[in-house]
Amino acid sequence: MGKKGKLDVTKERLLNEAEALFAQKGYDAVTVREITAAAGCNIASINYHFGNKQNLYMEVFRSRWQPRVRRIHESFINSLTSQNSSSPAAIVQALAYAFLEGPLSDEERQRHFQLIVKEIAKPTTAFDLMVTEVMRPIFKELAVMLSSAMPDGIGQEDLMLNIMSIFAMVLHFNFARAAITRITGREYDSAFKARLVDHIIKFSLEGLGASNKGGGL
Amino acid sequence: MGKKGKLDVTKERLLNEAEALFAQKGYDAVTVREITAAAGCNIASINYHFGNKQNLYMEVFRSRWQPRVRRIHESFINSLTSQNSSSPAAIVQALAYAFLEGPLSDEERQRHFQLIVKEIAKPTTAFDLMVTEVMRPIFKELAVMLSSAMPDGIGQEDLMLNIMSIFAMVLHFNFARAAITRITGREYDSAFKARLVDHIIKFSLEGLGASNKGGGL
DNA sequence: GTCTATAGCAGGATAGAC
DNA sequence: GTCTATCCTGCTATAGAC
Repeated sequence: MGKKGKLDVTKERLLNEAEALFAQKGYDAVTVREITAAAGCNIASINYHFGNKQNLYMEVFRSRWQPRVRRIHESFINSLTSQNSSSPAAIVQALAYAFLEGPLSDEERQRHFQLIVKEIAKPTTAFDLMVTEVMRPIFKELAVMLSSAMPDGIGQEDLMLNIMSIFAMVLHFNFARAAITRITGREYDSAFKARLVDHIIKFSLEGLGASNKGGGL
Repeated sequence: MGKKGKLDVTKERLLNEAEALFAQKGYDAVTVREITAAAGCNIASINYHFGNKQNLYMEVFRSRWQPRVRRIHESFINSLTSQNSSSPAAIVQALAYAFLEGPLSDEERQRHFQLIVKEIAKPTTAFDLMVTEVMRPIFKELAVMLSSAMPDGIGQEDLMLNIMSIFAMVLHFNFARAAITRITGREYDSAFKARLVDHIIKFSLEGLGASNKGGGL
């Protein structure tokens, strides 16, 4: 809206820096002074361009976060149609890949999930947008995809819990990086990330895969 | 330390209210004014009893959070020895039960996990305590317990990833309550909680359990 | 559209009476 | 040990010059 010229670069820089800082430290912990300093412009600019800090935060979700979800979703659909299978294995594989490797740079992905986790932990107005525009539709879609391939008697709710569990792992392995690094002692590099994708696929399809072995004490 | 008399009730009340508020809203969002008002005492009392707000936060972890971890762990060990099995099924069952039903009241559990999640999302000095005193030892213990019952060739790291995935679900189903309620439309009552325990056990042991079915598109 | 300067307020921490 | 009153800092938001 309005004229899009050279004049909007400040606005764009503000959105970029704001997103990085909000993702990193959370809404309350970030000050407008910090954001404007990072963007190399003046304190008043946030008020001029967005009205106030709250609106800037929402605009980060609309102009940065939401388009990124669409890119992830497209990547998921593409990688699924390029395989010629709608087996659970194929679906989980495409899903884990889209979310953990997919179209996002590592930095983008980290931001993306930090924003999600912070909204889940302490919902604000952006939470509504997250649930109605993203989670609910994607979970519904996955339920439809999976239901035909699941054991026959499975209910909608069981299906939904399965989907949420996969999502839980994807989310966890993205947001608990610090803890995971501290516990495993491994760097969060691309080799480890590839390993995580494999693990999520394997665990989602067969869990511990030891149900037939374990013995009595 | 020091004299334990009627005089420490204020201190205890401060710790209780501080924990509830920190868990709910996070460290930054809570003000000492809020805490002292909830505890029904004066603003200066936090400074008097704990020195400053930071120390109060750490003391919440030491005097409330850490003992609660011990109770959960004891409950886990007890329920495991009362079954006469160290099969993965028994271990996962005892684990899911200890964390989702176990010795904690629903309110306590919610607080407990909110504190964990907030530390994982934005580590402070309490994060060290969490990793070294709790996560690392429990994960190690679980790795030892499980390794004998797992498929023979499994490496330490695979084992650790499996354990972290179970932990991821337990954590997720505790902290994402708002999102889960919004998506499933179900109240987070004890019936639903029991269902979640069953689900976590089932999913941990066999994943989607559909690896043999799904067909080509 | 961008800046400086400042109003107006809320935060943590402290001094000192009781 | 608890209180009131207050200091000082740092925040958002705004007014007004350029």
